[in-house]
Amino acid sequence: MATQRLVAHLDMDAFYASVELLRYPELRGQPVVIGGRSIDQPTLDHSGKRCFARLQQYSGRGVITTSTYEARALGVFSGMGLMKAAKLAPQAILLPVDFDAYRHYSRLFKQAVTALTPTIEDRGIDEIYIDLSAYLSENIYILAQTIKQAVYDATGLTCSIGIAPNKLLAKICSDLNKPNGITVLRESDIPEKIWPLSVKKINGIGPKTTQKLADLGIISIADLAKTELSILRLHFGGNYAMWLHRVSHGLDERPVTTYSEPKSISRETTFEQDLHVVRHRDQLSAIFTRLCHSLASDLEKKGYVCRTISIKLRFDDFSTITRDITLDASTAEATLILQAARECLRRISLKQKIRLLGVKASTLSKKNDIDLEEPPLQSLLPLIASE
DNA sequence: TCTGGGGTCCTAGGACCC
DNA sequence: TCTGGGGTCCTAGGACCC
Repeated sequence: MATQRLVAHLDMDAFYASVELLRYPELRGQPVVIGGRSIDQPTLDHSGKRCFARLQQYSGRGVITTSTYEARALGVFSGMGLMKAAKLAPQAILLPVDFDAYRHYSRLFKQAVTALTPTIEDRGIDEIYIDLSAYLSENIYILAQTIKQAVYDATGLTCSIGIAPNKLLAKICSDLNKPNGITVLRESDIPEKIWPLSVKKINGIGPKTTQKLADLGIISIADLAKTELSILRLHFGGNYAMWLHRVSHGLDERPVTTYSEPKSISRETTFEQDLHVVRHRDQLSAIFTRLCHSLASDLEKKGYVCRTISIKLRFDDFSTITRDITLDASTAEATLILQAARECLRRISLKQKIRLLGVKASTLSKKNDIDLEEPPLQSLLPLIASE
């Protein structure tokens, strides 16, 4: 019998947009959309009043990163192209993304939570899991209130918290009472609270699987829970079928993990216009070189070296291909990364216009660990001599 | 006028070794 | 000379998440 656990999922409410509202309080209550590149910062008019760009003025290939709840009410959501969003909400305010500001507030809220409950798992800039198993005997609502208050005191921002026996359920719960809500779920609540929900509420069931399940007549989590494992096995891989079966019953053993090493570091860019391999050769070459240098400097800053270099190309029809090469020795040198990336590029036949170019480093190790593993030859000499 | 940029994990085939 | 199965690494692609 596994020991009982208690896990919280804390999700900041419309995080990027809320940080912008701290800066521009006059926008509170208005539809605001964050996203795009090369969006102008607000300007001041002659009376000192701030002037904001409107969505209808935008042209380009950006997508919405976050929107305020007022903007969502107009039908514009994260991931939507800004041009499409402009049709739905032309008067919505458009602000550029400011990752430095969001990272700053991210650190603040995580520090505030860690000070109260130290076992947290970082799930990106605006979410964390918290292991609350040590607080099983306490009043969970009051604990959740205390955490929310600490986050607010540190940042001026609200969040939503879901608390459940595992990460899967906690994640679903944090979404049930948004914004600024608390949802506590016990195992016995699963049939009533979880089963009526759509399968796509499960973290790990995306658009493809949702459609595939719908084709089988499986819409709700209850439908999924009622489906025989043998039926799922006919349509999905064995591991995925088993996972679907387990999550539909609210089962999830994953621990709250306080630290994990990065697996890859990458840089990519989508061009303003699709580029032609021959006609825009110089431009493409300059971008390729710049990406490799950025990647090398990211590796350097974070103290990693890599052994595998990958490139990614997306063509004008949105088809995407990757090529990678694994080197004999790890590196973080821009020239070696560029050389490897060029070797990958040679394996691609370039017939279509290119939309996106990316470079990725994987098979990472800490720079210091490599130094220990591969001592310079001189330090090996005494060992060899002594044998 | 569709569709960003940064990640993780899984699958699957072939090479290669034992 | 032929025939295995298992394990690991490399490469490519895809689903999914924030």
